[in-house]
Amino acid sequence: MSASTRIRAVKGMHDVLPQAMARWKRVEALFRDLAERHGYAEIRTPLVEPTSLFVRSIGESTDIVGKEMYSFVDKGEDSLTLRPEGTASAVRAYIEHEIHAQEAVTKWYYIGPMFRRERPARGRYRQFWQAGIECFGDPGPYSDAEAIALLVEVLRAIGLSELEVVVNSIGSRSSKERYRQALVEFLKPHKEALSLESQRRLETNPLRILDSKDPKDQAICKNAPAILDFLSEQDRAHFESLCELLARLGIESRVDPHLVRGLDYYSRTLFEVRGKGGELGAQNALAGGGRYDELVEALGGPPTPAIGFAMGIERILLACENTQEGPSLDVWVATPDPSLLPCVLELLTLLRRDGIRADADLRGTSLRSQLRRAQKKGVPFVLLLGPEEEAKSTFRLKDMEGHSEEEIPQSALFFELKRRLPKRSPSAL
RNA sequence: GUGACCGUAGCUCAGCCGGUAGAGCAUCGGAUUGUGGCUCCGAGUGUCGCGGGUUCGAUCCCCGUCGGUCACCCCA
Repeated sequence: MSASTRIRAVKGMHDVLPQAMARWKRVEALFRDLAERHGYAEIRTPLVEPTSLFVRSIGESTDIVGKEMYSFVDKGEDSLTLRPEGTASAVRAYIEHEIHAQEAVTKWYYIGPMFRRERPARGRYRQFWQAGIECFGDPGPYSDAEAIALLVEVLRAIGLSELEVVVNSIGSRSSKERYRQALVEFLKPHKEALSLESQRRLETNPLRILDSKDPKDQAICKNAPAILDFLSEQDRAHFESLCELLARLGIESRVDPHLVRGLDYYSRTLFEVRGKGGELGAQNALAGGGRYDELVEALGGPPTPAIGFAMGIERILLACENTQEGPSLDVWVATPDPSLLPCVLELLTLLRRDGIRADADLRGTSLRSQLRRAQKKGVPFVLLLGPEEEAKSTFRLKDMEGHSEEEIPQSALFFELKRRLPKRSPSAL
């Protein structure tokens, strides 16, 4: 088939091939394990939600809602959208199932794909995976610190070193509103000097001007009023104790008053983790999150404080050095005589039934080729079954690393194998 | 979405001033009729991303398009 007619993956979407899955599973398993150790339980929500859910939560004026959503009309009825992030769905589920009536504090985690129609680049895909947590019902600041601590624990366990943890507070709604007005007042006289994009944002989303990368904008913003000066007494106390808690937990962090995240629902605590290592390009935000104390109520639930974060799995994999993977098989079975393939297949079945990861080349190829395959797959042991062994009811057990082999009676097979194979447990990844 | 660069075998890439393609790695087979890592021998695949234009002739030049990458934007 010619390349032009061949069907390919959609732009910005990619396959994770089996050879990469070991690394993915390791990250997922570490996240799961640590989240559960912190009292979080997994939730799975649909990939498709009513469009209005995202418009009402993420915000009409945000880039995500304004230009990045995969939305479609379902058979002439409702407008549906492929989820661009996880929090909105979790909040919807929290409200829909009246979880607040069942427990005071709810801690959920999720892993799954998200969809945003952006221009693809390294570390930025149109379908990408996020692992995240949401904690409902605890106003903080201890739960803020706990969430950030979990995030840092996960990244550390994955093996990421050079991390930068950035925190900020944008206050609760009234503080945020007072600051927004002050910022607009300050920026208005400079309007002509701002970048075009920021001039537009002055109307739609002035806080976003703060983290503009345009040098002109940055120069102006340097003298802008700081949001931390506009926090209410309670907001400031909340943020200060969060900073103290982080220090106490040994989490190095930097306060960046210009950290403003692109979703409208945030209030008070905001944080982001950036990476430096590996093959990470310009997309160095590995994880981000914050508090969204007003969102549950805004979507029709009872007033419920909440905090959460999400981390991008592809970016984390880019950021960490390639780790060495262990073999994916324990034993390879080989035979010089294709007429013994029925015995080989039977042996495989027994081995597998006993929990041993075993495979063989069942095509009847040369012994040499069978051993080459075993070698290439990094299998530590080969069981050789030929006419001679068959006649004596033995196997040749070949140690591929030690270059040694010995003859063992068939009756001692499992004992000998178990003795040699390293202990494996599902979580020991 | 804007600007720029790139696109040759499964992978990494070479290919001069336009004359329709090569290397290394990988794969498979053999040297060793029942033994893997080294060595040696052999085998194969490309509509040179796709479409159009210029030309006697295009992998090479031009236009478009698709994909990737970088910066902006934004974010995980």
